[in-house]
Amino acid sequence: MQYLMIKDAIEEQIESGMLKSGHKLPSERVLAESFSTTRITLREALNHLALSGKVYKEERRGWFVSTDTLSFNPVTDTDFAKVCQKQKWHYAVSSISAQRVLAPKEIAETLQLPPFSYVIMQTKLWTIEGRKAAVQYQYAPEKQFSNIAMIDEDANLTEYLKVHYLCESQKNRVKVEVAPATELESSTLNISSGSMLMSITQTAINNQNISYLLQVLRISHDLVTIEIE
Amino acid sequence: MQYLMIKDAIEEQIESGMLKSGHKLPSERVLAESFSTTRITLREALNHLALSGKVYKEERRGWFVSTDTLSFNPVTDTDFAKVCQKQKWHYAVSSISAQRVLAPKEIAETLQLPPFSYVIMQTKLWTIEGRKAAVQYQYAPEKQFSNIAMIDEDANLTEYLKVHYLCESQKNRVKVEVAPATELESSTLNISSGSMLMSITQTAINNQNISYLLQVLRISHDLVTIEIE
DNA sequence: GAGTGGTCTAGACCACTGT
DNA sequence: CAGTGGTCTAGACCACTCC
Repeated sequence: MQYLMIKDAIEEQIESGMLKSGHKLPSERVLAESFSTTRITLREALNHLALSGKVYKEERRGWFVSTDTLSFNPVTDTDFAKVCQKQKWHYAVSSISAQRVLAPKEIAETLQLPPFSYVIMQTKLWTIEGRKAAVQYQYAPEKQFSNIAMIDEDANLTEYLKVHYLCESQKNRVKVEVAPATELESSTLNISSGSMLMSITQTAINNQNISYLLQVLRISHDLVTIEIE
Repeated sequence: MQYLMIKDAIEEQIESGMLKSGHKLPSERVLAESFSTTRITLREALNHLALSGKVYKEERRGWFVSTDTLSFNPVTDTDFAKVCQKQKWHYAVSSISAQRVLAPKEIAETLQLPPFSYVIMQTKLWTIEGRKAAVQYQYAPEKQFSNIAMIDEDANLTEYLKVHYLCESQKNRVKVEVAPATELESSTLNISSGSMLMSITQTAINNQNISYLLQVLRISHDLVTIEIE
C-alpha cells in the first residue's frame, strides 16, 4: 500500500516540525512526482491524513497543515466567542444573513413550535486564526421575543436575549454528528462540496423548561474536540 | 459534476425504498457501467454517500445500505448493551481479548494513575443487526479492585464493578471525535484501514470523585447519533 | 474459479486562483 | 498568464470472498 507510506512520510514531516500549522503543502503534482506516483494515489494519502485531522484542503487553493483543536463543551458553552477567547485564538465573526423566516420543519419540531411560526434566523461565518472555520445558524422563535425583528445583523443573539429578555439557558440539549457540507457551507468555507463537517446542535432551555434558542455550529472537524465534563 | 448526479440517483433509490436497509448494492463495475462512467467516478459518488451515512462498505465484500442510527447519550449511558436493548436492536458482544497490561500513557493520564500502574483491559466486538459495528475498549485500574484479575473474558466489566465493588458512576467525563480506524479495528470490523469511525470516550467517576473506569467505543459513524439531554 | 473491491498507472480537460 | 485543484477516462493487476 503505497498510499499509506506516502501518508506516513507526510505525517512525519508534520510531526517533526518541518511543516508547521497553517503552512501550505506543495502542489499535488509536485508531491506526486516527488513520491513517483500519480495524483490519484497521492490524493488517497492526503484524504486519509485529512480524516485524522492533520491536514485540510481549501477549494482550488491547496492543502494546508491543521492547527491544534479547540476544546468545546456543547453542554455548557453556548457562546462560541467565549470558547475561542478562553483558548486565546484569534477569531472573527461576520454576518452572512439575518432574516425572519417561516420555521423549517426540523427547527419547528425541535423548538416545539406550532405550524406557521416565524423564527429569527441568523447565519454567521467564524474565521479562526485566519481560516474560514465554521458556519453557525441560530434560530429564536419570534413569539417569545416581541420586537426581536429589529435585531441588528451583527448583534450576538445569545447576548441579546440575555440582556433584553433576561433569557439565559439553564441547560442545553445537544446533538453531535458528522455531516457533509451543504452548498452554502462549502462555498462560504471554501471547501469542496460535500466534505466532512462536525455538526453541533444546541437547544437552549430556560428555567420554565421551554426551548428558546436553537443553534447549529458546523465546523471543520480538524478544528474542534468535543469534551464534556 | 457527474458524481453528484450519480450520488443523487443512488440516494433516491434508497429513499424511495427500492434499496432497503442492509441490502447490498450492485458491484462497482455494474454500477459504473449502468451510469456510463468509470469506477473511480462511481467510487467518488459512493464515498460521498457514505459520509452522509446512507451507505457503508465492507472490505472486499461490497457496499450496503445503512440502517437507522442508534441514539446514544454518552453522559448517562455507560452500558452499551442497554442502549441497544432500549432501541430493540439485535446485538451480540464477543470478547476479543482480556488482559492485564501496563497502563498506556493516555490511559494512565486520564485515570490519573501513577507510573507503572497496571490496568485490566477488555476488548470487545459489538455486532448489531448482523453487522460488525463497533470495537470497545475498557480499562479499569487494578489497584482499585483487588482480585479483579480473575474476571471472566465474557463478563461485563461495568456490571462486574457494580456488583462486586459497589462501584457505580456518578457522572462521566466524555470526549467525542472522529478518527481513522486502527489496524485492529479495520480487520475486526471488516472495513478498509483508516476509514472513519466515531470515537466515544467515557471516563466514569465514582462518588469519591475518582475515575475508576475508562471505556472507548469506536463505532461506524452511520450507526449512531450522539444526543445529550 | 468467477467475481469483488483495493490499488495503481498515465494520461486529459476544465474552472478557478493568484500574480 | 501560469499554476492549482476538480473531475474524468480507460484501462491494469492483485488479494480476497463467495460459491
